[in-house]
Amino acid sequence: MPAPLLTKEEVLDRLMQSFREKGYDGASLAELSAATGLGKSSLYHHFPGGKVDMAAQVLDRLEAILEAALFEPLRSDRSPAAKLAAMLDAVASFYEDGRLACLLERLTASVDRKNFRRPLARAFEKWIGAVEELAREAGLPPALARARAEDLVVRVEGALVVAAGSGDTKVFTRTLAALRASLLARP
Amino acid sequence: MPAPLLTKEEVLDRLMQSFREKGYDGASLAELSAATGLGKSSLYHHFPGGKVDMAAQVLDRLEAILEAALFEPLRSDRSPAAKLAAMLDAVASFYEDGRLACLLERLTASVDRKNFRRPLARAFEKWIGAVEELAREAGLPPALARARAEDLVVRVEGALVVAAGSGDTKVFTRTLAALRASLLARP
DNA sequence: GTCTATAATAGGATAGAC
DNA sequence: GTCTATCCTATTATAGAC
Repeated sequence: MPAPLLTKEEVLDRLMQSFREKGYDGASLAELSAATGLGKSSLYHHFPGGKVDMAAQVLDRLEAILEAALFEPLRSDRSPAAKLAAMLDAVASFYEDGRLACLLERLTASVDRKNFRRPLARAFEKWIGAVEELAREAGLPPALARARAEDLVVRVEGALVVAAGSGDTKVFTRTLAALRASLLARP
Repeated sequence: MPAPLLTKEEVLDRLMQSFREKGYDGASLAELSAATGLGKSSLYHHFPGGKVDMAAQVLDRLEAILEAALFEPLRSDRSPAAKLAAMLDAVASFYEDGRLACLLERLTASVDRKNFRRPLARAFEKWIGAVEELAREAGLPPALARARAEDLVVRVEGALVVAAGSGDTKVFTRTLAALRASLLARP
């Protein structure tokens, strides 16, 4: 096979999908093998550290995706309101309107969580920091910008939990709509 | 051995603690056995359906705890603001100021989640409904009362996720403080 | 790089004595 | 009701051929 069927990034995307659907603890090697089309031994070839290694590399990949889908739009020269709308559209798409769980949450809740501590903390901080920057740009006082940004991430994560637990994804949609209207509002 | 053994409720409380700390998937029978001091066979005597049965009964127990700790204070004759404060104090205590995860979230994310679908949906609805009732009592229009109640639960769940993921429980404390100040505010 | 085969262990669950 | 012992399967991980 001169050309592999899947690129490394495609493999990582499928692993991410599996972790988000089944959870880190719930995604067995058999599941991950089926999801990628790679045998277990092939997985160990790419990820010598096993499941922890897979999740760690998937987490790296997520940072790149966040960078492109969420933060990059924030660096355009459009208005803060337009940038917020673009970011929330990207969020809605990434979480499939509340149907798909958050990888950060899945790894945070896993039995191997200690292995992901620092990258997880960094990912949350990057996300909050990017929104904070946007809120400052919109003219909010620094302390308020930080509080609003933190609140946005809190509400997105919470909406995913409540949507999954209640079986009603509209909670997620309503939460994003509320954030769209309130994040940059003057005090 | 005939020393005072644990009551059924004490057993359920220890199982709940384990599920909240390790997650449903992460809590093995060995772990649950150690946490309760009961051998595996004893656990199966009390919970013939195994782990799913344990979680289901723990969920029933949680409903009773929520009833006593959260909803009962809402039925007193104090002011809405005082009742809100009492409920949020109970929430802070139950989640140990953000250090302990939510059982509902742990079960929602589990591989056996389909077994808990209805009780989970009912628990979320009970919680949201109780807060909604409080908000109505405080004079908020029905639609706003519902939205604020849903938002409270969303933010509590989200704050637990972000606190655990970022390693900073102050996110949880700040979120509760914000809810205390804003839930019943007039539009 | 991928496969088949297999090891080694942990997990959930049960039998039967007391 | 609880224990010891055991069973069966799934799971993680590795060896070695191609």
